[in-house]
Amino acid sequence: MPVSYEYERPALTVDCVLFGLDEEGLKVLLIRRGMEPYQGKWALPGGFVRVGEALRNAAERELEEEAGVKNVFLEQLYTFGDPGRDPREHVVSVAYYALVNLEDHDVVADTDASDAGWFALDDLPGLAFDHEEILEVAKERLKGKIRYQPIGFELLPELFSLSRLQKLYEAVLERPLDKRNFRKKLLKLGILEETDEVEKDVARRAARLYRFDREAYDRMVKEGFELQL
Amino acid sequence: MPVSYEYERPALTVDCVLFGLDEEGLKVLLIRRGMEPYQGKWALPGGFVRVGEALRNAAERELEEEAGVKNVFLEQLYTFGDPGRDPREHVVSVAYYALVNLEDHDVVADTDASDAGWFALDDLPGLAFDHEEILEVAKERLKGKIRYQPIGFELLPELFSLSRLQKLYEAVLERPLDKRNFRKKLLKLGILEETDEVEKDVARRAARLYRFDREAYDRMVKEGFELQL
DNA sequence: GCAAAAGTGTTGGCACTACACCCATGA
DNA sequence: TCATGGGTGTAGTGCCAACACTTTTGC
Repeated sequence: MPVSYEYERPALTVDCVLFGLDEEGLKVLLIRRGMEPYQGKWALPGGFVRVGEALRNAAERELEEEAGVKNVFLEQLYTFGDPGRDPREHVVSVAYYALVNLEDHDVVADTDASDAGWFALDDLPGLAFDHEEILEVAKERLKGKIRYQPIGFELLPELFSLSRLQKLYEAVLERPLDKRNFRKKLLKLGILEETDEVEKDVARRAARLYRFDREAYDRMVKEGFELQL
Repeated sequence: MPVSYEYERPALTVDCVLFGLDEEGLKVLLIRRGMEPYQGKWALPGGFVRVGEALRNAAERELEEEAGVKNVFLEQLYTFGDPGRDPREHVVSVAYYALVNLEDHDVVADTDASDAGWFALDDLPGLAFDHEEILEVAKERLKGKIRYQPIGFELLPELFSLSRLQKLYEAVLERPLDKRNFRKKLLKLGILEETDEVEKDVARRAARLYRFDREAYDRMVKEGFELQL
């Protein structure tokens, strides 16, 4: 591996796919670009990696600056580096995806609302750069991951009903699930804590609320237990 | 995302974890470093990404230059970017892993042998940079991937016995498997083609040889079939 | 009383695990 | 004839999918 201080380098950015869940379903946060290229188009939040900055930190920084979120589940997704993906020059982007629960956090409250927005996954505008591809990869990752790691809870408020959880799984997996089988399976895992709370202000029978039992999950992981959701 | 031509950039490299299989088991290819830092230490093959070069191409180029292999299974692994991982400066490395069948290819035949070598995974020298961490991630990926994609065949010669295949799975998964169950399961998948060939020059009953049926596999994938090895 | 979603069990089939012996071959 | 690995079947268990009705509540 020769030293190559003398050579030109590709630029390096991070881009973040931030997923959120509201009553309508799964959403992704997009930012409207204020400058060329793709001025006025929607794009994933992201920006340049600074020298001396860890990639994860760069992603966290961009999420905070552009989306106003902190301390969310964040994981590296894939690195996109085709020379033509940015018309200006060769820009390599390390993509991350993040999950946020939209009911407990005020996301994008401190940002100019006209510049950022939540979009349903099945009703997206055209995106800048190769961001549609990045989003597709993120959706696939989420689909695969949710089946063997309890990341879905990152998208839900602290207390949630089993129906809510099921709708989330159905949104991520893009297929319907059987209610009875879903409930049996999730309850048997032993990572849900039943509470005494029920839904409020609903015009029907109120559903019992549950809480994700992180300690039980950590214990299972430590004992080498393999989850299968 | 502001333009930042004026800012300094981290350097960008690719590193490749090249796995191979021989009679003794799973091996990884390492290169002895000829210069500082870590001069004389073993490291993963890799090098700088050129401006205008796709990441995958850079990985393929390094594999060819340093290991003498072409046209192998190659997949992006993860991107490592901690500022301290290279003592010289901030170097971000996109890691790939690759699989090669050591019996049908002459790997590293055209390279100075003293500078490259295959090492058993359980008997490794200390590695330069954070390459031990990269290798660990690669092993984990292989372990996860081999269970639902037939990548194991990339490591085997065209014709192989079921025992050989089983030993490969055991090496990757790092646990013993039951012979009868393994054979039943793999044969039932319908992606193995039985041949009339048998092993040669063995001092025991010769095993029947099989061939990976890529077409059958592609057909299954197209029909949305989900493999579980 | 009606609309709307909550909640609840059983069955049949399939897949997985565990397990031990005979066979074919070459030396 | 012996050593070596090749090759084979069954039984028990648990998991999964399929499937429909009653309950609660607010309006």
